[in-house]
Amino acid sequence: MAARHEHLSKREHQAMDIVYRLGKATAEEIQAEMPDQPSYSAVRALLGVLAEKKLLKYTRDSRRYVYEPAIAPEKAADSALKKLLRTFFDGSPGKLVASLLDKNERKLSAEEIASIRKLLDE
Amino acid sequence: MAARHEHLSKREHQAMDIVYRLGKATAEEIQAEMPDQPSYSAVRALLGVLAEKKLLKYTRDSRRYVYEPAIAPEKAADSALKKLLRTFFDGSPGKLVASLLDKNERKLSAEEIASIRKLLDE
DNA sequence: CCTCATGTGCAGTTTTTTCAGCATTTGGAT
DNA sequence: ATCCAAATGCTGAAAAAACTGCACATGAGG
Repeated sequence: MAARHEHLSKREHQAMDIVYRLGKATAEEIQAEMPDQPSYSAVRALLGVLAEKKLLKYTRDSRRYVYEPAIAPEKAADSALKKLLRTFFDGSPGKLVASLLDKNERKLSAEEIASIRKLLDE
Repeated sequence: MAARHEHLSKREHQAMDIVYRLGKATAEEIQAEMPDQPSYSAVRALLGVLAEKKLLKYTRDSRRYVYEPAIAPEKAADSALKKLLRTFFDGSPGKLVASLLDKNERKLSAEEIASIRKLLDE
């Protein structure tokens, strides 16, 4: 069981979000995505800490490191989803979906709606 | 406009989550909900900062303060939802719902499913 | 093989966060 | 009206986070 509720600092959280979003990334790419872009060194230091905490793993691509999440994205996503559910939706998936549909009504493509319907049928 | 992307510290984030979850709460209740429960003083200091940042508002209930989110829960929820969507689901509400249904299959009541269906119809 | 741009390792500093203790105020009970 | 428990306001200090700069290593290209 990996870090249960390992509490990430602000920057650590940002970095993890970026890596999850990109799938994998170099320090340079991560820096580029960060708000209030800190120095390259700062980013590398941050990544070092995260690697030490076993939240990121890295491989060398010739000369540089490429970082990836050490925890499967699905798992992380599920965990984040649960937290959101608890915090804002009283633990009710229904309420969450309602909010999702409500706020994104116009943006939801017919396809998406269809696929959700299909999922409901199962 | 209210705090745009006001970056919260670890503790601040915890406190806000708790207040959103409870709707409103006293310092004591918040302290009780916190992981690695800090001292009462620490919690009050934290709440003071959050109030100053206009993220929490408070009213007196006789002798003590009761804190509430200064930003409507729906708004905060929507914002958090969007972030989650971007980070883990490629921005696709469909994928999110899929994950939700997948992981919570057993927990979704017939009622909830029905209400979601209804929402889809609109 | 040499050089040069690019990335890494480290060590120290500054800033932010987190915390605790105490004097003071407040509201309710006797 | 007075007393007491409970809550607040404040101040200062410890701990954690965030950042920077530079010396060194490394791989690509000439």
